[in-house]
Amino acid sequence: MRNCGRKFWTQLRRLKRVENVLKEITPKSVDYSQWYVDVIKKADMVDYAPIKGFMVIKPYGYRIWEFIQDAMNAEFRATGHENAYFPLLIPENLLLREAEHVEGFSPEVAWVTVGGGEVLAERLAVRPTSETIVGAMYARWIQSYRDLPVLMNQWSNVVRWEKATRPFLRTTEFLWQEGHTVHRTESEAEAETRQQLEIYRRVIEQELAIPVIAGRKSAGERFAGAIDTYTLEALMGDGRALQIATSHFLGQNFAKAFNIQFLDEDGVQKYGWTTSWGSSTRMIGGLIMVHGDDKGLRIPPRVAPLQVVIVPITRGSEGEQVLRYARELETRLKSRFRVRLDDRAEYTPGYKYNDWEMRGVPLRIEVGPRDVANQALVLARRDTGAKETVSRDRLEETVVNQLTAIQHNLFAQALQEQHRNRRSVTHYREVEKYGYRGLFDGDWCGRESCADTLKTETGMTIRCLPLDGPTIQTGCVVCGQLAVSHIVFARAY
RNA sequence: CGGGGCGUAGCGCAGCUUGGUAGCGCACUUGCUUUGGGAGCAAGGGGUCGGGGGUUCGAAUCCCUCCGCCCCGACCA
Repeated sequence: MRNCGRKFWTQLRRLKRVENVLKEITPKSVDYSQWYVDVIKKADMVDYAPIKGFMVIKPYGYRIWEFIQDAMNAEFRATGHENAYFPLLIPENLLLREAEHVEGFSPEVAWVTVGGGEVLAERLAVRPTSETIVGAMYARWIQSYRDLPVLMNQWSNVVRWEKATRPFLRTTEFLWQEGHTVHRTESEAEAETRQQLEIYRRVIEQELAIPVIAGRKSAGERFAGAIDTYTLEALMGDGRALQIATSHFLGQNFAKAFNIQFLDEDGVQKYGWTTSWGSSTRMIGGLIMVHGDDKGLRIPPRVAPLQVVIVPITRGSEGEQVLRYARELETRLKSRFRVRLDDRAEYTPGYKYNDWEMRGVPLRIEVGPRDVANQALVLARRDTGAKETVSRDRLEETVVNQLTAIQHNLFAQALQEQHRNRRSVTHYREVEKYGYRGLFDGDWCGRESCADTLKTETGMTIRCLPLDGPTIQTGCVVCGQLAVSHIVFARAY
C-alpha cells in the first residue's frame, strides 16, 4: 500500500515536471524553429533588439564567442597571422571596383548618405565584408616580393540587409572574423586557403564538437568574386545543412581590381594572389542546433561559460555545514575549472537542476547532508543525465575525466547523427522518401541548369563537392548524363 | 517580397462577439515555514490595453489608418 502510494506520487511528480518543461521549451519534434527560439531565450543567450533583424548577444552567449575567438586566435597566430582593424564604412567607388563582388553584395548593402547633418558627396557602404577596403590598403603597403606574404585577420561586425532573420543563424548585423592575405604565388595562396579551412575544421570539431564535411563550392554557390570557395558544412537537428565557415581563393581578381602589385625577384611587376576566409557567430547557432535537446542547451565543456555548477541541498539544521562543504569543493575546483556555487536561497534544488540544464552546463555537483556524512558528492552529466556518487578525494580527477568524456560524447553523438542522415542517391527524386531531410551524396554533370532543377524540384542546393569521400559512380542525379563531380546536397540554412 | 500569426503588467495569456470600475497564471518585493528533480502560506508593488484619428455620454472592445514583432516559403556568413 505504501509502495503504491509512493509510486503514484513519483509518477505525478514526473508528469508535472514534464509539463513544466513543456511550458518553457517547445519539444524539437513538435516545432524545430520554435524549439530553437525557446532555447536561446530561456538559456539567456540573446534578446531581440528594438530593430528588426538585430539581436543583443547577452553575456552567457557572448562568452561562448570569446572562447571561439581564443581558440581561433591561437591557431591564426601559430600560422603567422596578425590581427588588425579596418574601417566600418567603405566608399562607394571602392565597393564598385570588382564587378562580380558588387553584383553579389549590392542587394544587401546598407548605405550611409548623411554625416554631420550634411548629405555626403559620396555615399558610404556599411561593410558587408571587407575585401574591397582591405584590398585598397594592401595596394598601398605592398611594393616588393619581400613584403609578402601579408597575413592579417580582423574581428569585426558586418551588415547584410536580410529579408528573413534568425538569431545567430542570420541577423542583419553579425560578428565574425575575416582573414585577408596576399601571396607571391598562386600555389601559396591556394595552400593558404586550404590551411585556413583546416584550422576552421579543427576549432569547430574539437572546440564546438560539431562534425563537418569539408568541400569546394560549386560555381553557383561561390563567394562573389572568388575563383574557388571552400566550405565546411554541418548537419543540423532538423536535417538541414549549415554552412559554418568558408575560405576563398580569390586568384588575382581583387589584386587586379585594387592594383595590388609587387616587384618580384626577377624584376617583373606582378599582381599578388589573395585569399579571404571567414567564420561568424553563426557557429553558435550551429552549436545550439547540433547539441541541444528538449531540456535546453548542451554546451561542449571546452566552450562552456560554466563547466561545473554546485547545487547544495541545505536541508534542515545541517544547512550551514553543507554550505561550508560546498564552498570547499568550489575552492578546490576554481583554479582549474569554470565553476559556480549556486547558493541562492530562494530556489529549491530541483529548480536549480532544471535551470542549469536549460543553460547547458556540462556537469552538476549535488551535495547534501548525506554527502557531507560520507565525504562524497553526486556528479550529474548534462549530456547523458547519468548520476554517480564520487568520493571527495577523487573530485578533481573525476571532473577532468567527465568533462573530457562529455566533450567526446557530444562529438560522437553528432557524428553518428550525421552518418545516420547522410545517404547516397542516384536520382534526386529519391530524397522525397527521406522527407527532404539530411545530406545526400550523388553525382553531378556540372551544369548549373541541373543545379537549378534540383533547387526548384526539391528546395535543395549543392552544399559542396566534398574533398574526401566517395568518387563518381553513376550519372548526374538530375539528368543522368556523364558526371564530372561528386556532390553533397541538402536543404540549407 | 509573398503567406500566416500576434500586439493588454517583466513573461504567457483572458477580456473584444454583445462598449460600462482592466483581470488571471508565472515572475517580482517582504515575512514565516521549506529545500536529494521546477516548494507552501500570507501580505504587497507593477498598466498612457502598439501609435494616431473617428463613432459614442462612455472604447482594450466598434470603424479608419499607421507602426512594429514573430513564424513559414523565394535570395544569402
